[in-house]
Amino acid sequence: MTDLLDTQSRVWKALADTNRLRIITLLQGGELCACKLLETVHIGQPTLSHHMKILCDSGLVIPRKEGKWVHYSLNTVLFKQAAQYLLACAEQK
Amino acid sequence: MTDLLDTQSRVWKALADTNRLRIITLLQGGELCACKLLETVHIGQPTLSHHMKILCDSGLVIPRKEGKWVHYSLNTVLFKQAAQYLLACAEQK
DNA sequence: CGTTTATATCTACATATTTAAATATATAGA
DNA sequence: TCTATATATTTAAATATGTAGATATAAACG
Repeated sequence: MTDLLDTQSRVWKALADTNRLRIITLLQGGELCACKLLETVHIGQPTLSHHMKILCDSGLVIPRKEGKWVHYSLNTVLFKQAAQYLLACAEQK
Repeated sequence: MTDLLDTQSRVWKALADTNRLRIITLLQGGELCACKLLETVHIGQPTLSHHMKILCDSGLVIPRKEGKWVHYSLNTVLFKQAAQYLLACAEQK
């Protein structure tokens, strides 16, 4: 019941941090591995790992493990769904 | 510089709470005063006031004072802008 | 197997957020 | 002006979140 709202708010929470917004911007260029993100976003490795978990748990980012590396990419389907919700709010009478 | 990201994350933060999502859902039906919101969302008056401040500060909700009452409505322009950002993410190559 | 490299988890701490109780402000009406 | 009503602010407490350091896991390679 409240689970639906919780799931939804997990998505907004994932977006509600400037470091994660930076990460999302980087991923807009396409799939990247954590080590590449680490080079650009100036945070520690455990902190990055923590943020990536939040992004993946929300569903906005999808991890793909390949050997030692984890490659991350944006879940465009969920981004579109979230956009649809906002557009529905914008159609308020 | 970071101000832009902060402004953006203020919008996502405003959405990242289940009580505020309930309030937004109520406002999708049109403008409502705080007392009407209080009847439906089961939180205390000071808590509602606090949430309304966060929503208004983010720009997602617009207050209109009329005598004793404050009427709140959704800022459809900002909702559309936010949706546009998400759609841009969904167009990742 | 031991070592290196990439990523995750655990722990602790600082800061932010949510909430409620008490109080303040502001407007309308008697 | 006094009172009732609608909303805001202040304060304090509980909980959540962001961060860094230490450690763990897991894969690749000598």
